[in-house]
Amino acid sequence: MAGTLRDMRLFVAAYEERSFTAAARREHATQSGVSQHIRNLEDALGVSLFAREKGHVLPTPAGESYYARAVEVLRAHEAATSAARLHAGGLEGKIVVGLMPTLTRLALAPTLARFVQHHPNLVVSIVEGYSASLTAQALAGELDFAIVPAFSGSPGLRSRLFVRTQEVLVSSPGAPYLHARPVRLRDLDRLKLVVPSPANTRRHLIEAYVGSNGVKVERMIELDAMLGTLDFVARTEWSAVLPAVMLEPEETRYTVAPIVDPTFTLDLVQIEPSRRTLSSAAEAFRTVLAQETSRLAAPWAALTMVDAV
Amino acid sequence: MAGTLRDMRLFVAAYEERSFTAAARREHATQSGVSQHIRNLEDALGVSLFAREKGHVLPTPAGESYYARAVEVLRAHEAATSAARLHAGGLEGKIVVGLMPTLTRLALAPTLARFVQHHPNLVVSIVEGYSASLTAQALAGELDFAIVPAFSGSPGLRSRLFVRTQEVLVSSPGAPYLHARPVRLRDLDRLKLVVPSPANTRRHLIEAYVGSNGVKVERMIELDAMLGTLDFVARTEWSAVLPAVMLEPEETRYTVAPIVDPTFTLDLVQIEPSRRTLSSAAEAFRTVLAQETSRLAAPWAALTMVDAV
DNA sequence: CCCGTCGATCAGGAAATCAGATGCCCCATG
DNA sequence: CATGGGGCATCTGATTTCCTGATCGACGGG
Repeated sequence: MAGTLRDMRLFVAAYEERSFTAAARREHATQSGVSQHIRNLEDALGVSLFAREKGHVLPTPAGESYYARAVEVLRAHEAATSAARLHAGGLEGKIVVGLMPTLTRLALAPTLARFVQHHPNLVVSIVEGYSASLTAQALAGELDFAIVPAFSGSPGLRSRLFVRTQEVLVSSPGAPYLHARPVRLRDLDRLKLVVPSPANTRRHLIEAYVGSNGVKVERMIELDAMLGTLDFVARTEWSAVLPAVMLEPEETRYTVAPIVDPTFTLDLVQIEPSRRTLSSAAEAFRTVLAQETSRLAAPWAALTMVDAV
Repeated sequence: MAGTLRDMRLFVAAYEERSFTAAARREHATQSGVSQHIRNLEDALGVSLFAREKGHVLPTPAGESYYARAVEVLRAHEAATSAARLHAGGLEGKIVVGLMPTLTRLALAPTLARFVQHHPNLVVSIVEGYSASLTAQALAGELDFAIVPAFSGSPGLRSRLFVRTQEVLVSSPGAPYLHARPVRLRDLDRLKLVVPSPANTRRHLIEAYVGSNGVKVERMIELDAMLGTLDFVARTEWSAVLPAVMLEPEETRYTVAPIVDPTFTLDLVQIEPSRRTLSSAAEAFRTVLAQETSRLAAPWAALTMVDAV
């Protein structure tokens, strides 16, 4: 194919300057080099591009025509270069992170927004799932890490505390307790609870709390769909026990109250394949996610300092 | 600056094939070469473009972004190349030709049309003028050649017959003779003639013909503007003696008749600086111009075979 | 467990690139 | 008319780049 980018740059300079010597000055080359490059172009194209006249050169019709397109090429090349450079600066590679709906509902968006801005060339893949499937995928080495509720541990997985958050009771706006004020579950009669299936770690934590604190539960239904659970409690007299980081104090569709006396907290842990060490990209993502999650957890934790009603 | 065209071609191939090896096959290179070129790009851009995975490579976000622009660059480069190649094939350089209005009125357009099509990279410059100025410019070496009425010759100029054409009498449609039939000037009374100034060779030729053939001229005015002359005779009872190649038999604004008994012809000669040899480009132009001029002259010459009225 | 594939890297030779010197042409100047 | 200078082409040698073939390590399929 005809013409390298350097050929074209020198040609464009010569066209605009109407002089090989001036073009050489402008492009930090020598007159000889310009002459050679333009001869290359002319040979490759089979057309002369300049008429060599006294004291200057004059573009031929072919030169005029080629110039118009050559500047396009150079422009496009600069655009390509700077577009790619926009992605420079951050970490590179790919991370795959497993998250529960608990974290994807609110914490994920601001985390991703900040993270991809700082690491534009890093491919981030989020796998949403419940504790059971995330644990399995982490064991299979398909995830850099995952965030799940604290559990007894598993060989092949390393775990460390990620964030501790309140459990809150979520009901429709007409619920018999106050929004954003601590609530004692045993004070509530005829509690109808939506709970996850036994495959989910949190089901056991909820049953343990209920059983050991004299909470009177009238009915339970199992629902492993987080969006469905939220919609269901918003429209009925059913309630759910959910991690606080899923909800903002400003929610209007729900009555949300941190569960106290005793305080019911959930420890979220980070798990990763123990044979691997966390990549620095995954480490960076974990840090941002932890910041955003803690930010969401903080107001609810503060509310437990207030007296229950 | 970052990235040569070859870098980009190999990158694009690798992007599309998702494989360095396949890209090398497609671009007639080696796997090693592709690897090196893409490393070059990545170093120059400061960004990794591919994530190297098992059995294939996967573009990073930067790779995706760069690809979109890189294909633009390659497209633009191909467009530039083929645009320039359109100008290949014919002669190159520049010719400057001096022509009288006699030839520019009808013969020039078809000549140029044919000529520039066959010689797209040749710059053609036409200088319009009357015999005096064209001769001067030819002598000064400013013209490759010029076409002028035959004259006595001048040192420094070489001349050869170009085309012989009829002189015709041109009047308004109401003239007292028939269009496209031979006319005898001495049969016409009260001829009012528009003639060129004495600086123009044809003035002498006309006066010589008129004087030696008993033509009765009532009045003469000098007009060195050819367009003005045509318009003037179309609107008045004045007439002009003009070379036939300026007029087509289908003219409707004029009554045009070849002058016979004796036949009045004009020899157009080609003059060129005698110190130079005619460039092949000029030679080619002369040939096309002669063809077109002869084509215009032919029907008028044929008419002189018919009896005068 | 071996073999085939893929990408990275290295080393050597081929090719392109560059810079300086020189020649030529033309113009301006005196 | 001689001369000097500017501009381009061309030659040449040195440097750099480019390409290829070989080899290595990693991984996956049979």
